[in-house]
Amino acid sequence: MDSRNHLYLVDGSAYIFRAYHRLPPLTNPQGVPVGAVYGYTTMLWRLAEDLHKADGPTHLAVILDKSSITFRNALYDQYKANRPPPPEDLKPQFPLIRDATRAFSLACIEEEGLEADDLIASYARAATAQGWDVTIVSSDKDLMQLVGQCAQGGTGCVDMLDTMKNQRIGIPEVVEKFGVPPELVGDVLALMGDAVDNVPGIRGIGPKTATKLIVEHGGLEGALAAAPTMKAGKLRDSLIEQADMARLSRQLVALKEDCPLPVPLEDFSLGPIPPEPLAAFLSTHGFTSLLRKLGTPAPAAAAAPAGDSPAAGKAATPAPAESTRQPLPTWPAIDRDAYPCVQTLEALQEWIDRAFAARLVAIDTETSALDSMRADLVGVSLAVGAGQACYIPLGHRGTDMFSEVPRQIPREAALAALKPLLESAAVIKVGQNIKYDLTVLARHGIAVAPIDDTMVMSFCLDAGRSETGLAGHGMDELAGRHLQHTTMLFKDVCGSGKKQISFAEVPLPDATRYAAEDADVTWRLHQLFAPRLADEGGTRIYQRVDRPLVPVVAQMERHGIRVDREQLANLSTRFAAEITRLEAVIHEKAGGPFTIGSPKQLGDVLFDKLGYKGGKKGKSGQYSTDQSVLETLAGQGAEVATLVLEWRQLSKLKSTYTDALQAAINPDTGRVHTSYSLVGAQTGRLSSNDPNLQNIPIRTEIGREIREAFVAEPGHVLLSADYSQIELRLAAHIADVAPLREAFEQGEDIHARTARELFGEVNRDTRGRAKTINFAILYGISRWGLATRLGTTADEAQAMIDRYFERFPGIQRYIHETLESVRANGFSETLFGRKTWFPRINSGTQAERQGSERAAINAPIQGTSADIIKRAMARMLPALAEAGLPRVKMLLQVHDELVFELPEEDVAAASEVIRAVMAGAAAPSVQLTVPLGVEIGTGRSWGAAH
DNA sequence: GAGGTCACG
DNA sequence: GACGTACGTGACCTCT
Repeated sequence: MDSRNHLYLVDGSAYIFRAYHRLPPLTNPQGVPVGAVYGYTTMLWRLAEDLHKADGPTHLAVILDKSSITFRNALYDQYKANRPPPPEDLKPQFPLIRDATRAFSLACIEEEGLEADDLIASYARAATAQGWDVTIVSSDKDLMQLVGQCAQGGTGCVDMLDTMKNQRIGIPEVVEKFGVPPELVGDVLALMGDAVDNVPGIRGIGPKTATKLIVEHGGLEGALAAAPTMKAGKLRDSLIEQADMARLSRQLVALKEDCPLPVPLEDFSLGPIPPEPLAAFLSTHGFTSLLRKLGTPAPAAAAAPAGDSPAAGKAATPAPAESTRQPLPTWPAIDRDAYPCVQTLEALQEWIDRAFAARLVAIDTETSALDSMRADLVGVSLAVGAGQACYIPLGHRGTDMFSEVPRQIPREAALAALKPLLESAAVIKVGQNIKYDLTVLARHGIAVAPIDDTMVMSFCLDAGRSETGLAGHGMDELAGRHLQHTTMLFKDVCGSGKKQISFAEVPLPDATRYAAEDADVTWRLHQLFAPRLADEGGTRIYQRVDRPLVPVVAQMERHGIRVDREQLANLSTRFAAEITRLEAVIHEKAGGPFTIGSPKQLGDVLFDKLGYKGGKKGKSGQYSTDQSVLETLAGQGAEVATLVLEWRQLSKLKSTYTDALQAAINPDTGRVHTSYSLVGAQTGRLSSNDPNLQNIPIRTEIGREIREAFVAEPGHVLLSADYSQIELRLAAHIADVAPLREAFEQGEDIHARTARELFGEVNRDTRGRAKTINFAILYGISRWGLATRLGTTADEAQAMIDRYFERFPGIQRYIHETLESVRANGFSETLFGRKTWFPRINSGTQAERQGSERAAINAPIQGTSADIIKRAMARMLPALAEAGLPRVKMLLQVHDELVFELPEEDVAAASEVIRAVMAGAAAPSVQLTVPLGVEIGTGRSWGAAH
């Protein structure tokens, strides 16, 4: 049995800098960046795996830098003075390195006033003196001085291990790098200096010359002494003039080998690594692959319905969200009356300190209105644990005109105190729809980061799962579903309708109960959702796509877009006159006045009073009068139908656009600020509201004029960049349809290509029909639906579908496999792992079931497209900044289009960046087999940019 | 609040 | 033979 001890000394600080730059910016389920920590953890794992091997470690310690000020600064005040501060998203990872080390039950050594290098040198010397072998896990060139070194009287040997290159560094490798043996490395370093550590060396001498001099003269002192005899020149002069700098440098690079050892060597002895603390750590940070390796039974990837083949006719409802995990943690029940109202700066500071200590705080802002761009801040609530919540009133008025303003911390003072917490990279701020709070606080100069959002987390876990509402991710609903708690409703404190009061008028005790409860609930929901995301495969989409998008979308909303009020007002006037004229004519033709806007009255007039044929009554017993019905009537010569269609178009444009948009202009900014919902569409798309800027007219000439009113600031232009045919491209990729893929690669007209495949010839008619069929495929096809659209019979439509499947066989396979998978698992998935649930996919009601099937076929395609543009949006601002284009503002997203506002002179450069980011947005996560085409246009108005 | 209609991708 | 007439949204209007 080999009894020789082998000590591994891990240079932890140096490692994480390297890991940070080499690994992608991962974040853990709490949103803390952990890319470097992950790299560090896998390295420790690999070292631990060598434990049982003959030449593996018997002892191991991780050595960290503690402070930046060391004895070397006393020698040379410029030492390491040039070093830039670590990146913001690396800072919060430093303390986690200790957590990781402790999780492996390994020793972690750091000492004030010493660099890790000195501790490593001292431990190495002490170990070799006792005959131990030492491996230094690092690739730091300063440490190469120690290689091979045996302490006097000792017999142990030192080598190094570069875990990233998986390379052992012994004496030969050092000689190869420096041209000298390890004991002369210090001399070479002293001559050449080190830009990173700001070791001066001798100006003009680099590694080559330094090595040459040291080899020729046997060492630094030899080289300096020989300088006067060298041939005259710059090198000779430098050596003579800067000899003192070289000697100083020699001292700086020398490693201190006699530091007192804070922990005796024997304490580094390795035993089996206890799995529990390690498992807890891996789970906290979502390192699921390592967790699996640990042998912990991995939780089910997703909650599948019990049994594979549900009884026919009986709805197989996938297990509800709350039953997929362990029972609720043992939290105290929510007690509204226990929350403190914070009214002094001292009390506030205590809460801020607690939040810093907890490193995660739930936050909620209370305001005077729903529009985050107009609302005034009324108060802030915080939660640092279950039941550990408070409310900080900031803008409350008296409850009526006779009462006093309640005691509050002055708003600016409170915000100044909160700002460091809200902006600290080391503390996660959790909110329920935190985009709202981000905007409100940004208007007070606070840039809240990093963040987590329980609403978005819920969406990534349970989109489509709610049987009831469409949204299903509101706080009140989540509290009921996951915490079995009925929250206090807004209308409970503010009332509703005419009697509704502003939150600023709510008495403090009520406001505290309501607001602090929201923060408490948010904190608890976060605790439930974070591990679920890791367990159920939601981490990827949440961390990589949706969470990074939150601040980006918040900023787009804050930018808003300029609209020309006068232009809209002119359109409104024009439309009004035309509507009035049409109204008179329609009433005349109808033989009397009626409300044209009432479908009921219109139906009665058309089909009963005027006696037109073809009226169909729906289940409400009312005639349908929609566009297609009116068009049919118009085709049969009913002039009144044509007039009503015109009237409808103008009414729509006026009320929904030209009137409403004028009212939507924010008086402070003079711009229109939409609000995007991050959980609005089950497929993962954004939706836009108040006002909806995703449905501004474009398809008709008259509607298009409204787009002209969206304009750029003087000296600027609007730039519109849209993905061309992205959903068809994705269908071609996902279903692996070779002819379609090929057509996209060749840049062909895709509908024309489809026409050629289906009909053998391409003309206006066949291309149009092919286009209809292509869309039908994306939407989940039915022969009746297609027949209606094509104006043909169901049989002919079916023949066309058969032909399509025959020419593009991948499509049929995609549909089949998608449906099988959704029936079995309850959800569909995008290429980036976004799930959409279909609780009615196995419904006994045919209409319900077929509806779910069509949606399920469409969801992976529409959803993947949404993922891609979201990734492009998250990358866009950094990419523009890096390209020196900080003035380019991203304003709007319309599903496959992004709208920017930028100075005219930036157009050419910005176009290239925008195109590159959008076209490359799937990579590297997904390698598409079709190119993503991006079309760009610019102009003074949105209309002109198309 | 529901239903009908229509604006967009 | 009935089912119901393509996927995903949000806003406005009328009527109950």
